[in-house]
Amino acid sequence: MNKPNHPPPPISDAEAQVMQALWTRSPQGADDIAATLGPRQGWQLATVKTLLNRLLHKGALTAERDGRRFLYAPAFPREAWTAGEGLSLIDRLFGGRLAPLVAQFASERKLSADDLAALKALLKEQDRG
Amino acid sequence: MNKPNHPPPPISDAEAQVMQALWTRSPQGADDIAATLGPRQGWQLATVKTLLNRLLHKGALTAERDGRRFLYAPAFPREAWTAGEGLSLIDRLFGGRLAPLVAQFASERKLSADDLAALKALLKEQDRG
DNA sequence: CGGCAGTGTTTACAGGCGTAATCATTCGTC
DNA sequence: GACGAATGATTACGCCTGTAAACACTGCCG
Repeated sequence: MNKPNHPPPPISDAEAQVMQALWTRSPQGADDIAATLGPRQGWQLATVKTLLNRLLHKGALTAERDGRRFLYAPAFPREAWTAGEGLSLIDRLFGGRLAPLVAQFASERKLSADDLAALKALLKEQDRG
Repeated sequence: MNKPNHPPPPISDAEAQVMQALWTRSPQGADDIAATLGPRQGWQLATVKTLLNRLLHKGALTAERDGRRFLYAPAFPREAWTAGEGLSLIDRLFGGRLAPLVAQFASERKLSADDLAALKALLKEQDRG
């Protein structure tokens, strides 16, 4: 039997910032995260604590005691979340078809060199499959 | 000078359902929309009326009097909205790069012929640029 | 011309979210 | 062993959202 693998719970925008910080580096304590996000988002330490607690209650984080504080870490990988969000948006906005999103991206943005290379690689692989 | 072309205002999920109904066919009266969405979403006519009003106040709809009622129509095309939502998600989740989104989509779903064609067209166009 | 049916407008209310202050607990230190 | 600093937990509060009922207006019908 594998991990029960709950689908990621819904994560609000502010909460997602905290998750991103933890996906970038984990585990971290509340003050570490506040040090990262505080300046960027204009958040007080208190705000970060609240978000951490909400995420804990949703089961989005795990916490491990480290002396008098906790070290937090994501309870699921970033990909599990981005996949869910991405697919759900593609379903809601484009009826589950990827092509229209690609077309819209193309008409509004320029592909970066990295992006372009990655896409070429993907297509090549897809052709082989 | 072209249309001032405000960016589409933020539209909530429930409101988006109403917009979709109007993008599919417009103009429509409140009861028409309720007839469409009511069964599908389990909404009362009153709920649809509230959403219509909120959308009106946001400037997302235009209303034209028709006898004693109003006929509603979207104030901007569907593409203006989907583009904004799609790009913002690509930014928030994938740092503005398209390739990771495509990769995740491909790993969870199968790329359709349409999708492949759109991607190839995109690559071809970028190469020319 | 008065009331009813159909519409729009206003008000309601619970739950989630962003933001944070305050309370409570727990170590380490004197 | 008591006190203070660090840190988690609780409480707060206004705005947005989903959902809808109550109210108001306006024509048509008898």
